[in-house]
Amino acid sequence: MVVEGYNLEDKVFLAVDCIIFGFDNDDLKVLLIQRDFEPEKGKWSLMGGFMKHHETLNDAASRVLHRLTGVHDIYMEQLYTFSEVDRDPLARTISTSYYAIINIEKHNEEITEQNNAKWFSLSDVPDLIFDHNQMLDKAIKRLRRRTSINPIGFELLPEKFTMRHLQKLYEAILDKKLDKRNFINKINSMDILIKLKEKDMTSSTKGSYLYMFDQEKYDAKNRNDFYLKLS
Amino acid sequence: MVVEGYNLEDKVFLAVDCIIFGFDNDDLKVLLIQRDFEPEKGKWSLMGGFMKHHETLNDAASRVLHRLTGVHDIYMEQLYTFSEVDRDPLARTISTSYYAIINIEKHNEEITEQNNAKWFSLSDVPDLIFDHNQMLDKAIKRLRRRTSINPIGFELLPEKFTMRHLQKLYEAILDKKLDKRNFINKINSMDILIKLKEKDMTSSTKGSYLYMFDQEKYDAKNRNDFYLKLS
DNA sequence: ATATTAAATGTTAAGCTAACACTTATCTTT
DNA sequence: AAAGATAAGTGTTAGCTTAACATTTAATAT
Repeated sequence: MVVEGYNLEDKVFLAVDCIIFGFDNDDLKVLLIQRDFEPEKGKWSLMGGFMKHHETLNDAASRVLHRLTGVHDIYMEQLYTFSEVDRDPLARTISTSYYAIINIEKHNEEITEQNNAKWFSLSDVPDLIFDHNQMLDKAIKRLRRRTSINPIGFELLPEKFTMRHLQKLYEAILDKKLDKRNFINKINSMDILIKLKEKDMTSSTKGSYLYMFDQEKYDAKNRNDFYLKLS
Repeated sequence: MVVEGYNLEDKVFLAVDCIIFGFDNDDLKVLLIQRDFEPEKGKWSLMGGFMKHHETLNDAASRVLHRLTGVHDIYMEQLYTFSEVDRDPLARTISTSYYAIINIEKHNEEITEQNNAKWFSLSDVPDLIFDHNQMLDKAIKRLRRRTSINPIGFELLPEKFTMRHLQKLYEAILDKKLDKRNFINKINSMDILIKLKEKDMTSSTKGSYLYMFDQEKYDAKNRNDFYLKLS
């Protein structure tokens, strides 16, 4: 058998594109940039960048995420690699999509403004360049599945949150209403939250208790094939 | 903001590596090749190949699958893209892994022999080159999840099969024993099989009924968020 | 006719899911 | 200070799903 050659003509550019999710206590949002460069200048797109020769794809995605949000150590996950021959009109470019979720309060607004970036509710997302709408669709589906299994949803919330916040978040992710009592029962039965003495007084006169995610308890359970299933 | 350049020094080779699953009525197997070329000559590896400039990754994976098995239209799915900087010692090569499942009876044995290919039970898989063991691990996990949701397992079986075959297959995929009565009840409740008048007489004096997968019924159900859940 | 082998078949307890409504605490208004 | 408004907090139950479990049946071989 003939050895497959490393043919220079088959070399390609490899890029990453990041679907960045945030939550504003009401809606699940995605951070998009308006391009001020060609190709497709003026159109909205995901934030992306080329993988450099000394980087892995994960490195490149982390760099891109940091550049747009100012935040390090963002939760992210590789999604899928898109390779249609004509997806980028300027040069053969293959792109690996990543999705990330961040606490919307933590990102640096100056930086996002400098990048012409804006948060869009999922229902308001415009036509994006290339295959970016497809990437976003895949990301939403993956996020739904992932948050049904792992409590990564907490990454989207501030450190302290109310049950109402948490429920709203899951409703936004799953795009459906949940029953309040069933939701709370389910969450409580998981025993991965710490109930604080403190109350949040902003949403009602009565006030509602604040909770924190208990990483230690979660880790302990997770070791034994624990599943957070919300549906 | 400065336009990101298309820097030639960042171009890379892009490869695909295929995890090919088969089932021999007893064990779940994976098809590996023994390399007769450098690097890592003599070691076992997944079947792979470079993506050519006119191809998509899917095209490349299909081509590689066909070259090794002689079969067209194999069920396959993209898994993950591996990009460690030193994963290939000869040149910077990024590899996207695909897993495929085929009916083991259909593959062309001459072709696999010419390629020094051999079926390995999952428990006997040797050390593979590069990050191929990692790829295989991911593939097994994905296969388990996928077959719990979709009936792709049927791709691994001949057209006509017995309940026993089907159960053995799922036991091999999930790597655990299932209760016969519960399994049959579950499968029957899905109502996606056609029970034939014919019997398979090879495994017992009594003979056991043969079944076929009913694609139409499955498609009809699948439109309404139908899930095949075997656990 | 007896033994052997694998196929075929149903029931039940326990756990989980999903549907459902009233009371409580506090502030605001009259 | 009484009444109203607003969101928080709280349990029960019927229906469904899961998982555990053993005997009978059909055909051939001895």
